[in-house]
Amino acid sequence: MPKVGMEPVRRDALVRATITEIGRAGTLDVTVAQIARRAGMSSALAHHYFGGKEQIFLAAMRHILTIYGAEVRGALAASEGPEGRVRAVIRASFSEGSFRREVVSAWLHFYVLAQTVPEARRLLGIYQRRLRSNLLRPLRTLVGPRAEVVADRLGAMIDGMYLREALADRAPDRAAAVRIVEGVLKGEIGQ
Amino acid sequence: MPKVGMEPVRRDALVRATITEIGRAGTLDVTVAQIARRAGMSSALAHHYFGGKEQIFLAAMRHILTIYGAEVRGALAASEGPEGRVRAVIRASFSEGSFRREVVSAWLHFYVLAQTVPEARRLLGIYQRRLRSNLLRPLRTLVGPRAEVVADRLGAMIDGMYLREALADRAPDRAAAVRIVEGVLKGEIGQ
DNA sequence: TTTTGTTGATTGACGAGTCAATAAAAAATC
DNA sequence: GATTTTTTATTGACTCGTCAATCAACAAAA
Repeated sequence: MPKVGMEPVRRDALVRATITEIGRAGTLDVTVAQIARRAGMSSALAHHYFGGKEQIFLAAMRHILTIYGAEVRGALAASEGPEGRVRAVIRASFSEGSFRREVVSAWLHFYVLAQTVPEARRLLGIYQRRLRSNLLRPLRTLVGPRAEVVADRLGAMIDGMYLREALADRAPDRAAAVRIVEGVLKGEIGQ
Repeated sequence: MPKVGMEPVRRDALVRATITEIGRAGTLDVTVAQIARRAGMSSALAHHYFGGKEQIFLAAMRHILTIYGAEVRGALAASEGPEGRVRAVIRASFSEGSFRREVVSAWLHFYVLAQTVPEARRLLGIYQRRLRSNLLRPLRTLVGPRAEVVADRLGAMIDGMYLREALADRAPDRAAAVRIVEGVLKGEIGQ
């Protein structure tokens, strides 16, 4: 019973299914058929809409980065003062939408994807630069010339927390993660 | 021209070739044939000695963990005082043997492997616990009850530096990495 | 003659991508 | 308003390539 205007619905379903399946399987070796089945359609349709497996992966990656970006923007808008801005970025990084088992798993796999697929690398590069500058701006007024080093430190810590979470058996602990990273910030801005 | 006593030689060559190939290809999707060719033998022989692809990967992982462990032990033995111990662990983590492009790439892929292969997860778990206790012991005398948090912080930072390195285009900068992490330590032990 | 080393050829499975065919909505034509 | 035509949605079946794993066979040392 073909209804018109299915394209965006299907694309969206496939993107979500991709993230779920990567998280569930713990591999990039999920088949297009698996993803399509979870999204409730045939693999042929998945190919029809996306052209190929790689493009499905890239779309899923863009989706995750978009959500993360939106959360950061939202948190920044609701924040005040330089310290508030930095804390906003940190908290957004461990927010409900991004710091979830499957999403963390997908992140890990996107890092792997970025090793071989230029577009994936580009996307990840954009994310890293944005994170960096989001931290850098408020940090400059907080710690002056040391801003660069501190931004690197905080950035690496956030990435590290994600990596550790990818291997943990328990569910992600947002509060603990924020506490750990904010502790470093406190140390850097002198109490 | 079969010579006797080849087994250890072949196994070693395969392990090295595995790390090289994973780093070169940027994927766990390296074929047994590729690895075997780089190690100078047929794929059949690789299967003969290791039994299967997964076991080759695990052997490569054990090799990397062994080297890392040895470097940490060596650095610890040559260190003095609690602060010296912590710095020794940090420096060993970014030492020449471990903080190299292909090895970093292999680490990333082992994290992925650990998502699905129990033995890989076990090995990575051992590494994480060892790193933690290596940091914890000297930290207890340095920062007392805060040792746990600080150890988590340093551990996450080290992992994070690795993750970032996996995506960098330039060659790993050991000195810079050490500087970044040691900065946190300084902050924690109060100058 | 038994053990150890070694490989080319083969098998069997699996999976990405293609294609032809079907069906229903929408648009165009009368 | 009733047609034909075109566009959009959808899939089952198929092709083609790849790759892990096996095996039979050969070679040299013990």
